[in-house]
Parts: sequence; C-alpha cells; structure tokens
Amino acid sequence: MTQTAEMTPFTWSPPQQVVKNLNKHAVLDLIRFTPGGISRAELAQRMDLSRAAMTAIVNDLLESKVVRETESRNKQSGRPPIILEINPARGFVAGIDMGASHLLVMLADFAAQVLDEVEVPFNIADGPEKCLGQASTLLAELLKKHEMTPANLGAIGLGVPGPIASEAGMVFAPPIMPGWDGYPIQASLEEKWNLPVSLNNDAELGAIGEWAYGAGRGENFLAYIKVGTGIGSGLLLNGQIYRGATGSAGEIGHLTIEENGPLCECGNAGCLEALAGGRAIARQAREAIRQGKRTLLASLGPVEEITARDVASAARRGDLVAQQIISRAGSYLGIAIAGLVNLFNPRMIVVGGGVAQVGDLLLQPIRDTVARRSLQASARTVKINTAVLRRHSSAMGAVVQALSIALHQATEQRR
Amino acid sequence: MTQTAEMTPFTWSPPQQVVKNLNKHAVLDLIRFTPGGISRAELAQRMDLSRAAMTAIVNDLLESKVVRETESRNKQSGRPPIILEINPARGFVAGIDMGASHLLVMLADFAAQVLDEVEVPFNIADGPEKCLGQASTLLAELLKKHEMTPANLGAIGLGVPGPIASEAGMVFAPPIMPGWDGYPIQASLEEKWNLPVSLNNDAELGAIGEWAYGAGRGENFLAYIKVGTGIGSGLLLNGQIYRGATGSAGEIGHLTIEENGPLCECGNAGCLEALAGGRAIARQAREAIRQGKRTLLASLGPVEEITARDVASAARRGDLVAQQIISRAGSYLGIAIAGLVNLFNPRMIVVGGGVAQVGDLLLQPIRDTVARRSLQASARTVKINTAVLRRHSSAMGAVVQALSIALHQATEQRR
DNA sequence: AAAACATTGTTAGAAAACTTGACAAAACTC
DNA sequence: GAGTTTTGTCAAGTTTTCTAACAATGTTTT
Repeated sequence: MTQTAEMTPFTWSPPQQVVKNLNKHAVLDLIRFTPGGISRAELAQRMDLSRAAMTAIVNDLLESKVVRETESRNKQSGRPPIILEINPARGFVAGIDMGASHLLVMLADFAAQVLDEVEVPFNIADGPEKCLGQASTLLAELLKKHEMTPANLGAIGLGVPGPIASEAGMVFAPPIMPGWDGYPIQASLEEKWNLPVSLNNDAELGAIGEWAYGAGRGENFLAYIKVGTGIGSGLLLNGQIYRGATGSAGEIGHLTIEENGPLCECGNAGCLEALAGGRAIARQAREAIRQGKRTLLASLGPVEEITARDVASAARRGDLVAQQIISRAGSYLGIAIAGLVNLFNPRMIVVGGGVAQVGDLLLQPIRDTVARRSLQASARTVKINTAVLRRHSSAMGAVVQALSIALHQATEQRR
Repeated sequence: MTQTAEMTPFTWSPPQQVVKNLNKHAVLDLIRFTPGGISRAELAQRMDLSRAAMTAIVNDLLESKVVRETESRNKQSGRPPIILEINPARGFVAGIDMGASHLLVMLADFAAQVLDEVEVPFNIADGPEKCLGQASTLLAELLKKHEMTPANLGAIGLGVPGPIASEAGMVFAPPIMPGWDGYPIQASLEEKWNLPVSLNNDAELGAIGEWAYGAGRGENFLAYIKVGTGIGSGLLLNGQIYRGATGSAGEIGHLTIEENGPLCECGNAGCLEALAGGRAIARQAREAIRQGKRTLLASLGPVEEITARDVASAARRGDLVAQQIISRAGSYLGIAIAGLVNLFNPRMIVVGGGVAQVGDLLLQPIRDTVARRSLQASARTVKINTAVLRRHSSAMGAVVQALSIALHQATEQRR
C-alpha cells in the first residue's frame, strides 16, 4: 500500500530538486552493490515490494540504459531469473585521492570497473590552487590517453585529508592542510570541469571503498583506519557514513595517547599521529640510526631522507629494529582502536593507508592490544583486517561516490 | 508526488505488521516533541507535505483521540492556527530505571507529564527474578495509589545498566549485572503485565530523556554520560540512538585510562569506571581518611560506609579533600570524553547520574581537559552541561520509549 | 515424452496517499 | 468596512503501489 522507504547507502542527497521515485534509487543501489547482479524477483523480496511494482521500476531503469539484462543463470527449478546489472558502457567517472604526500587519479566505468589509474608524489601543503591544478592536469592526461572528453564523464569524486563541511563543499579547520581552510574546493572543481563533484574525507572514502568492493563488503558497522603520513578514520554506522555535527568525526589521529608525548602538528602533545603516523615512524628510524643500532636502514643513504615506506620494507625483510618500530606503532594504534571499539562497537576494523601494507607486523599488536583493552562484548565480535584494496581504497571510494551522483542522475534523465 | 519518508526518532519498530501510514507516525512524533504544540500549517511546512495532505493525516490522529486541538494563539496577521498537541487523558505509561544501586519507577500520562514517582535502594546483583519482582511490586503500588489498573497503561519502558540485545529483549555480556546474562527480561515483564515493554540501556535512556525534555532538547548529535556507580554513555547520532553492531556501543566506562591503574570489575585494569566511578570515589575518600587528612568526611561515621554521595555533598559544602577527589574524577572523565569528542564530534555532552549532581566542581575539569585534548574543530563546537532532569533523566527516557510504543499503537487502532 | 510443478515476469484494475488549485474561515490592517 | 494574510478544507487528478490472474520458461516426475 505504501512506499517502503529504503534508505540508499551513503549520502546520495537529491540534487536540491524534489525526488520523485525514492524506491527507484534504492533499487538502483541494491543492483549496483550486489556482486554478480540480481533478479527482479529477488529485488522485490529484499525491498518488500510486489513483483509487479518491481517490473515497473526496473523498466524505468532499463529505459534510461543505466541497467541492463544479462543472460539468466538457472538456479533451481522454475523459470530462470533474468539477472540485472549496471550497464558499464553507459558512462564513466573519475575518482581522485589526495593524500598528504601522494595524488592518485582513477578512471572507472559505470560498473565501477577501473580502466586506468596514475599516482604521483604530491604535497598537500602547496595549497588548493596548485594541488587542484595538478589533479585536473592528471585527469586530463588520463582522459586523453583513453580518447575521452570531459563529456564522457558523469561525475568526479574527490577525497582530501581533512574534515569536510559538506554543504559548503570545503574543508573545515583541517590539521594538516595549510591554506585550504575556507577555499571553495567543490565549487572550483565543478566550474573547471562543468561536472558534479562529490567532496569527501579520504578516510571516509576508504571506508566506503572497502565496504563496497573490499575487505568489509556488506559490513554495516565498519571503521576504516587510514595509517599514512596522518592517521584518520572513516566510520560507517548502520550502513551510513557518519560525519558528526560539524563533519569532523572519526579524528582518531588526534586522540591523546601519551600526555607528555611528542608534539603534534595540531598543536597538542602525545597525539596518536605523533606517535604512530608516517612521520613519527620515520623519526624513530632516524633516531635508531643515530644511536648506532644495527639496522638495514642505516645503509639506505642519507639519514634525513628515510621515510616510513623504507621502514616498512625493511621490517618486511626481517630487520629487527624496523620491526620493533612498526610493532610499537601497532601498539599505539591498538590503544586508540580499543577506545573506538568500546565507543562504537563496530563489526569490522579495516586498517589501510601506506603504513598498513606491512600486514601482520602492524596488525598483530593492534589485535593484541584491542583484545586486552576493550570490553569483551565488543572485542569478541570485531574483526580486524588489512584493506584488500591496498593503496586504492580511498580512490575507489571516490569512484563509488562519483557513481552515486552519476548513476542516480542518469536515472532521472528522461529520454 | 511521493511520500516523504521522514524518520521517526529512536527505534519505533513497527509491531512486525506492515506499516501503513509512515508519515502519520512521523507527524505524531513531530507533534509530541514540539514544546507548546504545533499547527497543521507548520507541520506541513516542516515535513514538506501539502496542507491538504496534512489535514487528512491530522483528522486520522484526531479520530483516534491521540491528538487534540487547543485554542489558537494569534501569531501575526492572518487566520490564527489551531494548535495540536498530544491528548494527555488518552492513557498512561510507566518508566522504570534500574541502576546498580537504586530503582526508580515513574508514572506519566500520554503527554509525558509525570504523575508520580518512587525511588528505593536496590541491588542489581540480586538477579533478574528478585529485581524485576521489586519493580513490578513498586509499579503495582503506584497504580493502586492513583486508583488505576494495568488496563490504564499503554506500555512500560525499562532501563538497565548493561548492553542490550534488543531483538532478543535481554542483556548481552553485561559487566555489572551478574545473573542477568541471557535472562528474557522483556518477555517476562510483557507476560507479567500483558503490556508491550521497551527494554533499553540506562545511559541510552538518559540521552533520550535529556534530548526530549532536558538539557539537549532537539540536539541531534548528543552524548549523555551517566556517572554513577558505573559509568556509561548513550549516543544520539543524527537524531537516532546508536547501539552498535551488537548493542554494546557507548561503553565509555571501560576505556583504559591508566594502563597500570586499579582493577575494574570488568576484568581489565585502569578503566575509567575504576578511576572515576562512584565506587572509586568512595574508595579514595576512605583512603584519604585513613591517611589522616583533614576532612569533614572523617566525622560521618564508620569509614567503611562512606559513599560517593557523601563525598559529593562534602565537596559542595567546601571540603577541600572531597573537592580534590571530585576534581580528579572530572579530569579522568575529561580524558575519556575528549576521546569521544574526537571520534564522534557531538554538538552537546550532557553529564548525568548521581555523581554529576555536584555540578561545576565536576564539570569544570571536564571542560578544561576536553579543551586541551580534543581537536579544535570538534572542541570549539561542543557544549558540556549537567543533566537538567537530574536523577530522573533515565526514567524520563524510559517514559519516552514507552510512549513511542503506546502512542503509535493507539494511532493504529481503528475505532 | 508428456504432464506436473516451481518460479519468474507481466498485465489490468483497484486502492492508497499524495498534489494542485480553488475557496471558505478567521483573524489583523488601514 | 474593505483589503490582506494566513489557515484549514474540498474536489479532482496523479503517482505509486497492491492484488490477482496469467503467460513464460525452466526442472522434476510419471
């Protein structure tokens, strides 16, 4: 009798216009996040609608060419279902992941299949004009390489390492993005490309990416911890991204771990980021070398140029000093994550970012600390894993967000 | 064109039947949580529906006598609106708050006006049969006193100090409720009274109570911190109670604050609860007396019987030793709350529970610590206040939850 | 191989819940 | 007292869904 108002995942906010077919968009999301496609009958069952209503909705989606039918695979007895899936050829989107020290641009079709990607070194502290320029140049080159024009794109997803004021389309008091506060990031990119842009926090995007196509597929209570130069987290609660009252939720990197610890860029002392972030790891390595400890790191060249990545690769090759540094970072991370587990009771923690690529060397101390310091009720049910999309979690999340705009917009278009 | 599917606050889960009139329930909630009532025109505006549609919905609510019309107050020019409000005489509900050491039963009408309440000392460790029996006896006495029968009640709301498995209607691995794990709390009370029962965590109820009628009216990003014998928190995120994957979210009392701190009942060491909970405060007072410090507390009788409440009242009367104990508890609380602020970026923190009644003696150290240890972006926007419902926050929340059932059920009934 | 069965997808008519636009009602303003 | 403004209602039309029957297309049974 009534429209069953299923929520779409994440924030697909209708483009200020009145939404007509709420269920149509929910169906679209169900199709795009069901691996291997889904039939009308199953859609109807899962959304608690009649098959007749589903026929009408799906016809609408087919007409706009956003969805296509695939050859049916026989399940059991009875008429074999017609499988529905997103029509990849309908268009393309771009996902851009800006880290503190790297820039990754990704090109994907409407079915979220990655066509190509490029990554370059980068400095977020160069400010918005230069950084956004670099990103645009990189994207333009990528388009050219694939003989595409901006008209082939449906939307752009962008991730930056700072808290987002999403209505305004800018960052809000970011700890590590000097010069960006108040700059109209979304508007300037939308004007430059004449395309809708989705601006997000990079850790949020990591959570979305891993939820959609990674380690946390379908986990509706998921926290993604990004351990790179900075440390941030993206929270997926009840299947929706949680941003907090002013958009700065999930700032796990600036939890105070040691009251009298090293100074952090944010101005406080003893923040997790200042103890276990990429910069802290590199600093500890340099100190170890200066103290004359026996380590592979000492032979890598100038002491001042050692990075967290060097420490990680040395640790993987068996270097004890490097392993100890990584392990200690894991313990610090574990303290913060244990707090997050107690407060948010997630079903899964996905650890991503550059430093996380060392795997169990970092993860095991985290697991141990969480088991020791969290309430049993929460600690027993939480899984702690490495990101399976590796360095691409956030960019993939940006693609997902871009598709959330592009697909739903394409659906609205009447022929 | 479409039904605008506004969400009802909290979890009013439709009683397993298909919900017909989603908007009707949203309208009902808007009426009941708008102080002083609201007109059809304003309802239509706020819910983004036409006035004509609102007329139909309101007629439905009037017919079921859940809502009534009040004399219009002239606002500006134009026809004065007819104000709608909940019909108090339509029925009654009970709210029960079980703490670790106290039991509070509250009787209220459909407009959430409290008729009466009783509080008695209590021990949650006596187990479910005895405790639930005590609560039922108390409620029966209250009904008798007001010449009412169970048939006058529409629902019962119950709060207990442990994590809730809401579908099962029981607590799940509670740290301080020995003998309760797995006991069918909700079912047994429903059978006993033949009424629908809403089972909730006590801190969650505190958050709901303060949101609905207390310090956090209308704040959709609110954390309620209950500082009593135990320490727990209730999280209101995006206007909805957040329970986590297994119902044990918000367990702030078991954050590790001092790795080598005192042992906690949960089995870990250095938990917030073991440093700043009621038991810890009483213990510190006893230690101070034994050390021969000059304090009013020494003259209160047997050292072993000193409680947190004694410390609080001594602190309010100017006792320096007691003040120092309270202040230190505030600092510990501040560390945990600073973490909560960083992770969850709320707009308001409401501190309630027995210990919180000392006011600024506890609150000021909390504010100072949060300002020092949280990210500026979050710390600047968060207000930290004492619960205005004082000792009744949770019971009031239980009443709200009971009304969520009773009102919506009364609305469904056709004459 | 034919009949029976199971399941999917479609069609037609009815029902529910809106919207629009017109209009009556009840105040205030000038 | 006429005009203005805002509220609440009515009637007709639209959108979206449901029910119920049925066609389509496989597998299973006889």
